[in-house]
Amino acid sequence: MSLEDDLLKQRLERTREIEALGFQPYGRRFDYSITIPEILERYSAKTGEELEAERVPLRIAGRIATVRRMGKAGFAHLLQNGAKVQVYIRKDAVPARDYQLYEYLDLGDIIGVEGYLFRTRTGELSVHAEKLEFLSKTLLSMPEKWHGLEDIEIRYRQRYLDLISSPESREVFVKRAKLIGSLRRQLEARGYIEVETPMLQRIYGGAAARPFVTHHNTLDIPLYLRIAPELNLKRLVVGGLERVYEINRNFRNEGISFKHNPEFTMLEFYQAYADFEVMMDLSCELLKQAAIDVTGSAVVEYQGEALDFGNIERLTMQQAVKRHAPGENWQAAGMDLVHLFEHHVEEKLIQPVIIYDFPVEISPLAMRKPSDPRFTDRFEIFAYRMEIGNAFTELNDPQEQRRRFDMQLEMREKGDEEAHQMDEDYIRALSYGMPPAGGEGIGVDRLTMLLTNQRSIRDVILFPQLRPEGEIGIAAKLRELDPT
RNA sequence: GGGCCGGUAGCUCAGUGGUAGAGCAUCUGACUUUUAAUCAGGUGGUCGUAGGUUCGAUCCCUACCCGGCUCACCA
Repeated sequence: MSLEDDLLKQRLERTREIEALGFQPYGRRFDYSITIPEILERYSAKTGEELEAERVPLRIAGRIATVRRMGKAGFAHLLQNGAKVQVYIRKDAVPARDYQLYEYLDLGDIIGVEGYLFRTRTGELSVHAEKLEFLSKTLLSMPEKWHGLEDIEIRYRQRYLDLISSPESREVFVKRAKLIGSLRRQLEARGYIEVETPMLQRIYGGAAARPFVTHHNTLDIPLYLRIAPELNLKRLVVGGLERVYEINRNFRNEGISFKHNPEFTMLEFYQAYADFEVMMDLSCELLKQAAIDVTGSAVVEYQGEALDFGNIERLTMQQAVKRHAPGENWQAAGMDLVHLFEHHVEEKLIQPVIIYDFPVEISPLAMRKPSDPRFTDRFEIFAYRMEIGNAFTELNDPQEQRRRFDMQLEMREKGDEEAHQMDEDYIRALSYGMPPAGGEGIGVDRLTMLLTNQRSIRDVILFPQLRPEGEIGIAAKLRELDPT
């Protein structure tokens, strides 16, 4: 028998022993009086004498992170919401049954403790236990306490272990939630309303990408997972929802890399009667405030660089080529300019920067520049070589939109799988008249990377897409050890 | 998909063409304020998988699987 099987067997056995003591091996409800982070917040400054005088009673719950047993007394650290507090259990201070329970505990078990606060001889704020409650059993071993979980693959596949053993990882996802909260708050404050549009679409559009295909049984039709919500959001602008936004998943059936996950979170927002310059100003405000809300500063440390989200420069694509690709023909247009930009400029864009005036060839949904029809009123935001935002003055002329779709269809016939499909329903919507509007998309995962100093998009997505892991086998082991 | 690096005990990692190692965890014993608790003793391994070379392979070779980085594609 392997060690792991042996441990599993031991712990199942121990579960029964705990039950025999009169505890429920899997408890139900435990009303704690304070959380562990709150304990640290409120009592860290108190001296041992003050605590002794007050004798603060409390009930806490958490997962056992460490145990130190010394015969007739011992210590444990309880972990709750990323914070730990020490518990002191002595044989003559708790019921005999509870002390026996303490001796049965394994690292990773979840318990409740009733007691009072004190400081140990070495000064550590601790809970002097008077009563223990058993709440949940771990059957498998926790990651090693000193090094934590180092195996990147396990961190992604079993994120719960990562969250338990790595406070830094937990913090990334707390910050991600703060970022999304910040974006919502800022948009709401400007009169935007949040909407949800279909993920399952008959025609995919709003971006250049290959889709995932699925099938609806009752309707017996193929459906695509959306590659962008863009066209639906603009239908809503036609309908008079003048300021709308959506924060949700897009799906693109393409490569996976440190900055690409097949499903990713996009913020898209549309504002009627605005144009791309209004969106530029808005972007700068949103990004600056988001950086402050998440990190406390508009200047953010990323991979050794200080990225300043409070001061975003604006360059046309041609100006960017002129600056970063000297010797190249910066006055180029069309695909030539795009290639110059992609091959020479993008890699040099470290500081957050707005690049505007994109060639019409790659901008089928953006309005042309009145002064130069080779270009569109479109910009993208770059930071640390990554595109994090994309915005433009929305094309609202149905005739022109039809021509753009026709242009995309030609590209598709020449083999461009990512060229836009014809979306007649969208053209019909535009034919009812869409107010002029500015629209923008911001990649929430990438922005999270930048604001949390993470190198890989997998580190800011709780369950990144991985290849299947193969046989796990725990069900068979449990089946074999099931006494019933 | 191409290139490079990695996969050894539950975890973190050493290591060698000739009987597979450490620390933590686990088990037994001692210990009523410890701090990676300590001390003594024990258990635990298809060395990623499958072939090949060899008297002998965890080690060398080939293919494959999984992961990371990178290039291509993309946001």
